[in-house]
Formats: sequence, C-alpha cells, structure tokens
Amino acid sequence: MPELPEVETIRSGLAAQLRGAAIVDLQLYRANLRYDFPVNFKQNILNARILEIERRAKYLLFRLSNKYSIISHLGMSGSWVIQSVNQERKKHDHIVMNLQIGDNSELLSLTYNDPRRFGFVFCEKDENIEQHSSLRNLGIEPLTLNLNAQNLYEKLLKKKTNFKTALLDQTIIAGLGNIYVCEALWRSGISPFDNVHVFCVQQEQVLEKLAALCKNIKEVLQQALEAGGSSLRDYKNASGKAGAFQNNFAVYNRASLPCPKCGLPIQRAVQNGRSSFYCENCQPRMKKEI
DNA sequence: AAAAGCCCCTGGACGC
DNA sequence: TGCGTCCAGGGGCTTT
Repeated sequence: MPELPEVETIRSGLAAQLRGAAIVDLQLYRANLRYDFPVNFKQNILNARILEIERRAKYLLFRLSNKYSIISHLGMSGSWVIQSVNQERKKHDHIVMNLQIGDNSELLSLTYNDPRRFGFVFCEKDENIEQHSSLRNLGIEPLTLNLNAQNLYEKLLKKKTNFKTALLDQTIIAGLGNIYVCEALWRSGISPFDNVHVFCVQQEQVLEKLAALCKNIKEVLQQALEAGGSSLRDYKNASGKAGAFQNNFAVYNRASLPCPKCGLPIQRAVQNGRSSFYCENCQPRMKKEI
C-alpha cells in the first residue's frame, strides 16, 4: 500500500503526537507478521520513551530513549493508528502499545493493523541500525540532492532491465512504488519498457533527460505529500484520514481512460508481475540502433 | 551475478 | 445470494 508520501504522512502525524511518549504496555496478538517478532522485542522497548519518529525509504524508525529503535515496514496494508485506550480490538489489530505522553496524562494506544500481514516490525540497537538487513542496501532517498542526473546515470548504466523495474528497485532509488513510478515515467515521457542501460548509452542528451526524470520524481512525490498521500482502498494517516492524491493520477489505475496530455487511452501491461500504466503516444519506446 | 518468477495473505470488485 | 476469478500501494526468496 504505502509508498514514500504515505509513509511520510503517517510519520509526521505520529511524531507530532507521540514525541516523548513512554511505552508503558505492549500486547502482541500473534507471534509474527511477515516475520516472527524479534526475541526480546517486548523487553527491549518496554518503558522506553519515543524520542523521534523518522523515515528511511518506506520504513518508519521509532527512535527510543534506551538506544533501541523500532523498525516498521507497512507492507501493502499496514497502518499505525493512535486512539484512546480500551478501544475494542478490531480484526487484524496485531500490536497494541499503551503510551503515556506526560507524567500524569491519560494513556493513548498506538495500534498496528495489517490485514495481509506483509508488513513487519523489528527492533535493533541504534548502533546497528545502518547495517540492519532491511536498511543497509537501500538506495538514493528521492527527496534529497542525492537524487540527481549524474547519480542516477551511474546506477542505471549498470542495470540491464527496463525503466519500470529499475525505478521500483529499492537499491537504486528507495521509496518509490508502483503508483509514483508510473506517474513519474508518464510525466517524463519515458516508456516503462525501455532498457535503462540502452537508454544511458544511446539516448541523446541523456543527462538532461535523467535530470527531468529526477525533477518529475521529486515533484510527484512532493505533490502527493501535500495531498496527504494516495488512498486506493484502506490507506489512512495516523488520525484515520484518507489522502487525496488519487484524484490527481494521470495514468495509475486509469486503463482505457484518456491520457491527460493527448487524449488517447491509457494502456495497462504487466511487468514483473506488477501493472504498469502508460500512454504509448506520450511515452514512445526508444528506437533501437544496433 | 543479475534478472525474472513466485510466493506470502486477506479482502474487495466483478461476472455468472 | 453465493460462488469463482482476478487484482491490489511490497519485498524477499528461489529459479534461471
């Protein structure tokens, strides 16, 4: 479900309410999500305070006062929601933390719900966070200066796959998912089927074109962030509110509807088992010159 | 080694 | 109404 804008929206909502909160109780309602919870998960985080909530790619990092961090990935359908304590437990609520913000204040509960259980939660000592298996191979953070034409060129030159697969690859750029890859390629007039290596070698003005792609990636992410993310079915922010960027999709989920630029019908095709949406007129395939 | 295929899981939409 | 089928925002493991 959540890509960078959705995870960042959740992060900022959680951080605003939970900074400084002490984890006074923790209930796990199953032994695992996608993976088993770590051994000693409960004792490693109980009674610590949440100092800050950060985001890396599509991961949330809860930085705790005891030098541990909680690493959370939401998979396709995970969510963290803040509510009052003693709420009725809902279907697919798997983790409930009771949190105390001030010393004498009322408790809040922070609940992780995930119908498909593709999400996962770890805890790790801060000193080992960078080397954690989930984080150590992540690529460029797209809303930073590190995403630029030169850096992207160096990465894409080494890959022999198509643009759609390459931009979904979290070791190249970390945080893009199916929606924003489709939208960024459409904005850039690049076919999802074009081979990235061939593009780097044969395309004229390749750095200018990659600079435009980088700019479009940043813009679509930024616009989605300002809209509170995209809600297709069940995505909600930390307060339970849906995002609105789905109303601005040019191609994603719009098969056979008119392209906003040229009016021809949007196409859908499957690449590596995932749907790609594109306009074959505005995103023509490169001519191969061999 | 890198790239493609397959799998994890639940639920909603749609066709009959 | 109730099946059966397909599809979904992700990523890691297995196969080629």
